[in-house]
Parts: sequence; structure tokens; C-alpha cells
Amino acid sequence: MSTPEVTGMTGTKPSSRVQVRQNRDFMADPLSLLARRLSPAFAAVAGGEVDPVVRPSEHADAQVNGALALAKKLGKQPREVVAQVLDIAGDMSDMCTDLQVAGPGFVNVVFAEKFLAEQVHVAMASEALGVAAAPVKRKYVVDYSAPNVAKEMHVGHLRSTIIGDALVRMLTFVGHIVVRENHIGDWGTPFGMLIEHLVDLGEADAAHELGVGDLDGFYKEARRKFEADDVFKERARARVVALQGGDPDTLRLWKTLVNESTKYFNHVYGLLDVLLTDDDLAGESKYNTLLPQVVDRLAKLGMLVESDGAEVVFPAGFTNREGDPLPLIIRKGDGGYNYATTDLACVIDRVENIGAEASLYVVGAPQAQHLQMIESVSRTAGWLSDDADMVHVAFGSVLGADRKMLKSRSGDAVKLASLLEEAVDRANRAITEKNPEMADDQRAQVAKMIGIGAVKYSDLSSDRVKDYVFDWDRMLSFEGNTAPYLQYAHARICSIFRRAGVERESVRHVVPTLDAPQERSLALRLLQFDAAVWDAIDKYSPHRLCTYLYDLASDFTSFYEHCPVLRAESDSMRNSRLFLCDSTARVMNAGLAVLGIRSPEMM
RNA sequence: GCCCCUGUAGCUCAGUUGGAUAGAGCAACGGACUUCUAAUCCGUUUGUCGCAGGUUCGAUUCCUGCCGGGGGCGCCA
Repeated sequence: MSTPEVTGMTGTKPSSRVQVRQNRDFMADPLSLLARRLSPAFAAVAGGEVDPVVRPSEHADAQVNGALALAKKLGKQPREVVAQVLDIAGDMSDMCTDLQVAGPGFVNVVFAEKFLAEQVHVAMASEALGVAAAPVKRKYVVDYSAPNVAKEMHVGHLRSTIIGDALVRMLTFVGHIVVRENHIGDWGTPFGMLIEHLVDLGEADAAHELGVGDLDGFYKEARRKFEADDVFKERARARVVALQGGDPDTLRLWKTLVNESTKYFNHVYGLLDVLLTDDDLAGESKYNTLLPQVVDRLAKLGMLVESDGAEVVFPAGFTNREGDPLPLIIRKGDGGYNYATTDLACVIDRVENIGAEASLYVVGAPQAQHLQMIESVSRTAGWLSDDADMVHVAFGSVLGADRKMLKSRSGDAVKLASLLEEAVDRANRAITEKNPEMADDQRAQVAKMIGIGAVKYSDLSSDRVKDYVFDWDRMLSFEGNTAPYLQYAHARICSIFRRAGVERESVRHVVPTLDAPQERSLALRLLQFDAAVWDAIDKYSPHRLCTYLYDLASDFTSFYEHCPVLRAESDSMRNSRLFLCDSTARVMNAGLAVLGIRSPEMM
């Protein structure tokens, strides 16, 4: 079977979600278990495989809607179909206490407490907390972050880096093999002026300037001289030629720029707490030697066309302003290559050298057409086979309070490093206010987790394709769908165990009792972690997991208010509740972890 | 001009591929702390789902056409 995919960039419809679910070995999700249980009965009535359409319900734990569509198909009354299905299904009392037919033919399902208790016990005994492993392990390449050498990282890189990191962690969590690729911009004509500026400053001073993170100052000064000074401009041009010609001294200077910049990137990645390392660097320069091969191979396939002095490919279905075919430029009129060629070389490298079965491009939404063209050419050329996925994980812009693109006071892009420092600083102030007793060194640690977590979560928690408004007060609030609220739930649980003097592990053998409605809701929620993770993966949409974790935190705090743990009426009730606490903390911790967010034990 | 994304409560956002009376948070109002961390909880109030058609038992969801916002459309990446 092929792994689920979002709509491919060529617009091919993905296999239906229902098939995906049936083929996947869900371990915990009660809705899936119910669907699987009812499936034979539906098949018997329908005379073939049919989706029972089990959905969450406001009126019960779940509702089964499959009879409505089936009734129409069979020309029967929905309620008659329901009766037949339930008759064939037989005794379901081990799973649900109540099966009520409602409205035109919905079946409301209330799960048996014993069933939920057993299920949550089993799910929480597993390393993955009930989350099913990928039935087929695939090799994914995830392309994200991609800052430019000698240029400041800004909010655009923030989204790509955060979303990419979360996807990498989610895919890894379910057992896929994930290759991270950070396509830093380390090649091209700007490097002529950058190297000459480096020479002017002296290598040591320039390295220092870049090393302390004044990348924008460096870049702007280089550009200013390039535009104002004809002699400098000529030097820059000559330097580009020397760079492309492989002049050793030029390459050494170039390498200095790259090294100092990557040091700085690593500093930012450290602040951001993401997985990227130097091993993941796949700069544009890496693909240089492959570029002539791209041209050759396209030429041999007869795809290459000469147009206005450039060598181009016309992928089918793309037109320009005038309605004429739109080219993908492979080699420019001056003989140079551009990023389309690099992207194609990259596709070849992934398929033929890395063995990638799926490529994710965590790139801003404006690149949609470019990536569609890359995919189209790659498929036509036969580099991407039909079962190889190429997905544009697109995202929108970060907006300021004025609903315009987020800018600093001076009108420049906001420096990512200073933004992250401000986040930690604000978190630190909040903790100081709310929990003054906390020791300084501990507060510093926790402030990082909360500040960075808040920035990440606010980025991840809404639909990535939409723009989102950056708002310090909202993201650092402890109310509503925010990282601190989720982290607080986790910290409170840790506090309970500290106070109880009980080891977390010691309650993991417990089968809970779920008498109180809050206990029951919490257990049911814990079982849905499985579905939530997979839902997020299926759509490459981390916000789906965020919504789940928020619901989990809400259910927990409600439980916390209504169900005393340490002062429980009996030891068995206390143990049962300790089990629910521990389970909640583990799911919260794991869920936040796959989003790239830490769970403090105290805050 | 063509193409892509987007439009849901005063604000910020969900809405599980077509299901029941569209949900959260913030804001507003009313309650609950000698606490297992009140950084919280409980309750009340909030809608022409941009507009108009169509498809059908049923549409925020699918189709068509408009309107508003953002973006893209040949040698920058």
C-alpha cells in the first residue's frame, strides 16, 4: 500500500482517507476499533465493503452514519438498514453500553467504561502510547529552513524551520526514515560582492562581524558598495567568475563566508531547539557539478528547447500573462544556471542517490507554481516515478498587529535571533511574577522552554496555509490554545507526583476506574492520541495535533478541578487517578515533543 | 487577463473529506481559592458560515458564477 498523501502537486486525488484508516493498524483509537467491529455487518448488508462512517459526536462518544448513505444506495429506509446492521453485529456490550438510533438513521454510541479502561491501560503500556507505527516504512526527505549565507534569518525562515522540524519529528515518531535537507543559499552572483566586501574588511574582522550575527549589516554594506562604486562592482563581477572557475583563493574566502554564517545559523537553531545540524546542510553549491547533467539529460529526452537565447523546458499546462506557454528556465541566456536547475538536480539526487520515496518541501505558498513546474518536469523526465510523492507543504505569512507582513520598527524584516531572545525574556518575566520562589538557574531553563514553546506553538497551532498574526500577549497567555496552557497541565501533574512522593512508573500497571464523567472524558481523550498523530501526519498539518493536545489539556484541568487525586476517597481511586495523571503527562510530553516543544516539570 | 491561496461570533481561530440545534479561546457578565500550583475551573451571552445559484434525504464542507483580501505569472533565489 502506498502511504497516505495530501493532494499531490499535480492535482491527483489521494486515496480516500477511509481506505487509509482501514489499512492501518490502529492500536488505540476507539472510533477505528468501532468501525472495524461494525465493518463486517455493514458489508453483509451492503453486499460489499462499505465505510461505516464512524465520527465523533456531540450527542454521544461516537456516531455511526454509514446507514444513511447505504440506505439510499439500497433503496431502503435508513432505520431499516440500521436495524439490519445492528442485528448482524450482534452483542456489542463488551464495547458499548448504549446503541441508540437517532434522527434519520444515526447510531449514537456510548462506550463501556470497562472497555475504555482496558483500552487505555493497554495503550499506555506501549512505548508509543497507543500510536500505531507506520505499516510501511518509507524514506522521506524534508526540505526546510533554507536561510541565505551572509543574510539575517527572519520570520520567513521561522515558519519553514518550525513546521519542517515538527514534520520531521512526527514522521520519525511513527517509524519512517527521515532525511533532513537544509538548502542554504550559498551560491550565486551575490557572492562576488560579498567576497569583495570580505576582502575590504579584512578576513578576521569580517569573520568577527558575521560571527556575532551582524549579517544584515554585512550584506547591506556589500550591496551599497556594489551599487555606488563602479570599481567595486567590477571587482565583484570578476570575483564571481573566479568563484565559478574554482580559483582556490576565492573558494577559501567563500568558505569563510559560509562557515561563519553556518556558525550563526547553528546559534539560532540552538535557540530554536530544532534538530538541524551541519550534517543536514545541502547548500546550492552541493549541486553545482550536477547541473550540466540536468541539461544533458533533458536534451537527450528531447525536452529542452531554445527560447530567447535561453535553454528551457515547457511543462504542459502552464501559461504566462499573454496565454503563451510558460517555460522553466534551465540555462540562462548568459550560460548560467538558476534555481530551477538546482531544484531539478536535487530531485535527481534524492531519487537516485538518497533513495527518497517522498519529498516534502516546507516552502512558502508563493512558490506553488514553481514547485508544480519542477514536479511536472521531473515526472515527464521519468525522474519521479508514480509512487514517489512530492508534496509542497505550503505556509502563509507572519503578520503584525496591523495585518501587514511583520516588520521591525525600522521597517526591516524582524531578526529571528532577537525575536527568540525577546520570547525567552518575556517568559522569564512572567515566571518571575507568577512563581517568585523559583531559583534563578531553574527559571532560566524553564523560561527557554516556555518562551520558545510559545513561539513555536503559535506558529504550529493554526492551519499552516493561512497567514497568522504574531501576538506576544496571546501566545504567552496561560489561557486558551497556547503552549503555556499545555505546559502548565504537564507541570501540575509533575507537581502532584512530587507532593505524593510516588514514582511515576509505579502506577503504570493500574487499570483505571472511570466513574466520574471527567475521568471518563480524559480516558477517551487519551485513546485519541493515536488518531490525532496520524491525522496530523496524513495532512502534514501539525495544527491538528495541537488542537488535540489543547483538548487533552482542557479535559485534564477539568478533571483536576473535580477529581481530587491525593485526597481521593480510597487508595484504589487514588491509584486510578494517579494513573490518569501519569498517562496525561506522558501523552502531553510526547505530543509536545513531536511538535518540537519541551514540557517543563515545574513552572 | 490567466492561475493559486483565502473569507466562519466584536477579536484570534477550530470544524475529522456531505451529517443532527456550526464549536473553542479572548473580550463581557455571574459564581468557585485556609488549593493537589486560581498561571485554574463552572455557568451565561455572542453567528445572513463573503454573496447568488446548483447537486440531494441533508451543504460551512462538493460544483458554477460573482464580490472582498493576499500572492504568482521568462532569464533574482
